[in-house]
Amino acid sequence: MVRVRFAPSPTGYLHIGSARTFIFNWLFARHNAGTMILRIDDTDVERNTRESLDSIFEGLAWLGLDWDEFYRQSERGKLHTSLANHLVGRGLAYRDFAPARTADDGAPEAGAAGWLFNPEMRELSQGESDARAASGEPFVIRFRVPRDAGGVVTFRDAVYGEQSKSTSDIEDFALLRSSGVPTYHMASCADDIDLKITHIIRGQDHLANTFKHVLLFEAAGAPVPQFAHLPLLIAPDGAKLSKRKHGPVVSVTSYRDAGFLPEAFINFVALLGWNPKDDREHLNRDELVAAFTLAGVNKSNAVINFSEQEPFDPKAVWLNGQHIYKLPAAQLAPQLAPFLRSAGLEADEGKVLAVTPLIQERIRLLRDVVSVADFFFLEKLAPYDPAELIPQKGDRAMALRVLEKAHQLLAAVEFIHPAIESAFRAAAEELHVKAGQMFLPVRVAVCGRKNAPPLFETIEVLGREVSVQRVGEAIGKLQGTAL
RNA sequence: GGCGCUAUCGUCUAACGGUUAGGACGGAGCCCUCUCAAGGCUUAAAUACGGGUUCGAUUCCCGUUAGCGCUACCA
Repeated sequence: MVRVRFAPSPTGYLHIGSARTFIFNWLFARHNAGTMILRIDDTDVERNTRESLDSIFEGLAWLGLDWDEFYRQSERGKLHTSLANHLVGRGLAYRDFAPARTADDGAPEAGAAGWLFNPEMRELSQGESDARAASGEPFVIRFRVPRDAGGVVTFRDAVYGEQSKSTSDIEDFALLRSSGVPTYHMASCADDIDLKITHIIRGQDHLANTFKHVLLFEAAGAPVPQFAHLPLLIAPDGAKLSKRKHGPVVSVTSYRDAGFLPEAFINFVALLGWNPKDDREHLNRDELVAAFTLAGVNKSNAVINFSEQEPFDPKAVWLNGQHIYKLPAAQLAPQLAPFLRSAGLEADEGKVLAVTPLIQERIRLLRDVVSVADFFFLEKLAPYDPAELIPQKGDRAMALRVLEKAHQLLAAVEFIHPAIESAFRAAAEELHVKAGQMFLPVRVAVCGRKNAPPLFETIEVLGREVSVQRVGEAIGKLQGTAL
């Protein structure tokens, strides 16, 4: 039975890299009919925030990804400390009474002599250790890394293969802080053991920590889970993604706010560091679940390609356009409406549904609906230059002739788009203008711009009254200007 | 500094010793077309460098270089 967990620490917003880790775990769990666990790793009380927790829930809710079990590490402290104390009791960990050594206050450089552990503390007699603890002297509990000559820790990573590291390169890491609060390593392993996690799928930044974890699992007498480390997501400059440096692209909510479809986002992110081994790029959620295996995960970091001009990876945007295009209009329309409304447009449900098929293949982000379809919802068209009404190789007189003819037709014709179109094509012939010369002035009159959805469907949706009125206004504009 | 990991078009990636090094996004061009899209076709664009091993290396080994990660009483 597969049991996997996503274990974010609530310090910040839901990062795209974290979201990807969740997605990979989730896909793996669902593919294997296993259990997905969400565990909040909040042992570092000082850095946790409520907002951050909320943003994790918010992001996952948007993605529509679920989990089967939920835990909060801070509520499981007893489990962690008791395992730490158990290890002390068995001589596998020890109390260290030395003052904290941090990088800035003179800790020995990693690799330098005396870096791995403080022999004085490591070899303290049981009696003295107990006495000093009893006297209230503060201490941290450190793992006693085996120091046999030639000792090596090994494990097999599902992505990176056989891994090994000499124990002489592993320090006696802390398990419990002097405050008694467990460290990440302790809490994480104790929980992984207790929750019977079978596969640990996480960022590659934990690869080097894994040797410590293997040691801890073994010391606790627990089976060592399978590991799969994921290549990291990085910025175009090669740096890791940070909100301060790279802006909103790193936050999941900004994808939502720009109008990505959750399924498209998942599709895009799944393809970063994983591929289905065939040429498919567009995969829906079920297809991803069916195709996902750890064997398809690759080893090198993936760049999310964005810039000031293009705030989102062009491939993500393209993929989103594909997902939008494939979505039934009835499902898309309700997702479009909020973007229209927040732009101050009155987005009547029925009208949005009627407009949707006309713009579906013209938008790549949901928010594009505003710039593409605003004129459907505007009472009064935004002002445009009357010169726009003049067709190619035509002049003001031609525009006027065309518009006047259109004005008559629109008032009389049967108001369905094939009928409108054939009437217009016949009129073009009658007026001795090309179809394009006939259509352009009308398009501008009705949409207020040269680039728009197909003319006749647009007119049909707009309705007779509005269309006639707008063409009339265009005639007025043209007459009122000398061009 | 020490330890670990990685290295194919600009970007995401395929090719588990033998391919004209494939696909996708983006770029360029053409076609389709009432504009814009969408779609179709064509095209430019990559194996970091140097040594091995091999009849034959993108692929295996070593070194160099570069990037990333870990090296806390952060996670």
